[in-house]
Amino acid sequence: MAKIEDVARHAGVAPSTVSYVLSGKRSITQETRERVLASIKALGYQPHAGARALASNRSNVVALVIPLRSGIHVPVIMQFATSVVTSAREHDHDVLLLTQNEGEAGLRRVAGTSLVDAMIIMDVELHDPRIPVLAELDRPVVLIGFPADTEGLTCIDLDFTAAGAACVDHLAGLGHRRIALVGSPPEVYERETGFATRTTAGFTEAAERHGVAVSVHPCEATAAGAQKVAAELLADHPDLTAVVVHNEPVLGPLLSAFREAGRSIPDDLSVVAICPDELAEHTMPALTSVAIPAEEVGREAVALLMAKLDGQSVPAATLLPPRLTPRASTSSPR
Amino acid sequence: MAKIEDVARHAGVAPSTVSYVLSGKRSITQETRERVLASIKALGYQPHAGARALASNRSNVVALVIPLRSGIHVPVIMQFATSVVTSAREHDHDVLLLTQNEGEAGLRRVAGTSLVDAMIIMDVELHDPRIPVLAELDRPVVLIGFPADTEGLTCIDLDFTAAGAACVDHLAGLGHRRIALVGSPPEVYERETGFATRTTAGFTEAAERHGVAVSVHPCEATAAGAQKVAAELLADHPDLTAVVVHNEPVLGPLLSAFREAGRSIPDDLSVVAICPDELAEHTMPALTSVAIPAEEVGREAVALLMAKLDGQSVPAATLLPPRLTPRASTSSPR
DNA sequence: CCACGTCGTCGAAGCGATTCGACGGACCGA
DNA sequence: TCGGTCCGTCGAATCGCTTCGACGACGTGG
Repeated sequence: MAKIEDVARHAGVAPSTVSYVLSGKRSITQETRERVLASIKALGYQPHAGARALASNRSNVVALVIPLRSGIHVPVIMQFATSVVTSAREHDHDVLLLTQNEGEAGLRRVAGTSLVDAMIIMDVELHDPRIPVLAELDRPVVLIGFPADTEGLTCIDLDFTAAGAACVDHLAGLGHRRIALVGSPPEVYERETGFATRTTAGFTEAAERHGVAVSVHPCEATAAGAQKVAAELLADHPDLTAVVVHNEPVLGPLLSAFREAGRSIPDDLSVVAICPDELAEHTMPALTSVAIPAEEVGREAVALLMAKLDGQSVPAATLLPPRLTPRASTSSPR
Repeated sequence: MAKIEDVARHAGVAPSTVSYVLSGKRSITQETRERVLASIKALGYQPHAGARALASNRSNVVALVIPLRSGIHVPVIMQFATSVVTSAREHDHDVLLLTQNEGEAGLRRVAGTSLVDAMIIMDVELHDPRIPVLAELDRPVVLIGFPADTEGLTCIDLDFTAAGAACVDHLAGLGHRRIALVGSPPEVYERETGFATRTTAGFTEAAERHGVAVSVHPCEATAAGAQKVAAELLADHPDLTAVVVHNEPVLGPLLSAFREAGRSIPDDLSVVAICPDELAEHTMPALTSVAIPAEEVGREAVALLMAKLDGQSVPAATLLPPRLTPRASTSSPR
């Protein structure tokens, strides 16, 4: 493996000059630069990451903490993750993957050993035990999701409050007078995961504003759970004409259940989903939906993190506005 | 941040002694060891990852390359990934996440800069362009999946050939005489991804052995795709009594389609899935299935990698035997 | 009782980059 | 022409750890 000294000798310059060519931190004559770059290519030189980290006090690695718990839709997490990795690479950084189960100790470890320069944390709860730890770590952090107290933190997420409201706005606008929300499994609410709570809040608030009757139904992420909730819904609320679903895995089973109960969509029942566009497009019928912009959230999270690493100050809260796309699953009630 | 020198001073020993306490590479009297450990705790010492990597020529990080392509079931990938991370941590290693789209250059980079000591590569194709690169990298690698030529490589995966055969064995044993295989989307076959090809091979071979009539049907991973294949199946093969499904996303839609076509499961049609147990248990009815042991594959892959890092020689191919669990979706034909 | 091997510890030499201060030459204005 | 800047490059120190050889002390066998 070629080292910087080899490159320097090959190009007839000092090692420090090579370093400056690479980092651009001092000006170098074009001619020298070209000579050095040629030597680098000729020798196939690649700087040693550890040596670089030691000398510069920067590893160019960020940690990504992913959840591995029940009740959260896995494909969305994956979209976040790949978006984060891709964006990080564009900023010349790599991504170290941590799972929730290493918990706070894991955060301490990767920060304490200088393995990573900064971190992105997904699936934040309202009262997340990791938050106090972040302060002592003294490294830039971006949270995907919102805890109860965002003091001194940087958070980003879809504006779920607005998303919940947008669904109701759309349905109320079509003339619906009773709407149900089918939400995440109960454990998600018990954990006080922000997104579930916020969707409900926006949903309820908008309903009041429109004078529409609503009900909220947590739902297990299984076919059986979907059938149970569907039956419940139809039995308890004969005047129900629209449903908002914020629970990806039950989307399919729920639609089947409605169909089997003889309700056709959208003629007898309108359905709006909060889910990735991809999913909404692939069901039958295609669903009117508020998109979960996982790719964008990941990209923005990285951008925020890089800004913080550069010492810039960034907004404490970034809420991405919801985007509702009307498709075949909603219409005015008959 | 405390350094090793601080610990040494605090404990009244040489820095090298602290290092040996931590690494266990030389014997240390119990008393000294305890004193050093106490100092480490007192100062909250954590070794600097970069310095360690530089001096020892080991980063204690492994790369995990995940696919981000269409046609592969995301939750399974996620299970692999978390299993790899968890297992790696048990071996005192961290995991750097790479995506397919950095391709061979990414492999060169992380190996060339000594960012990682070794790598795990998922979703290997029969003729994978990354394979030639691995040789020049000169770092331990474990592949999840099998390429055409495994010369000099270490590969691990579920034995999909045996899995395909196991499904047929089970169904033929129940008395079925015509069985269809609903497989991955066409693009997966076109890429020559090993698992799809091998399942088909095992399926066909076993069918011949049992003298059972078969057909194979690639299927888009959408509800529409499922409906199309279901219709095709029922129309073209009136004598069909059993289906093997190796395509997670269409499982639900396919069952719905059969039901809507008036076929009840398992009375009119037996169904065997090749999918994670979790999924098979949550459908209605619960599906007889061959499990995809993602957790085990991940764990074993890490174990193999660690063995290679220790200089041990390991088997070139590890095929995990399939495990078929009978559930409510299969019975003898009427 | 001596020679020798073993055990536990120390000191110093790296590992391969970055970065800071210094320095010589070119260029500028007075 | 001379002093002062600025620019491009160099050399050396430094980052924090591991590891190798050396070196007493101690136990053992002859």
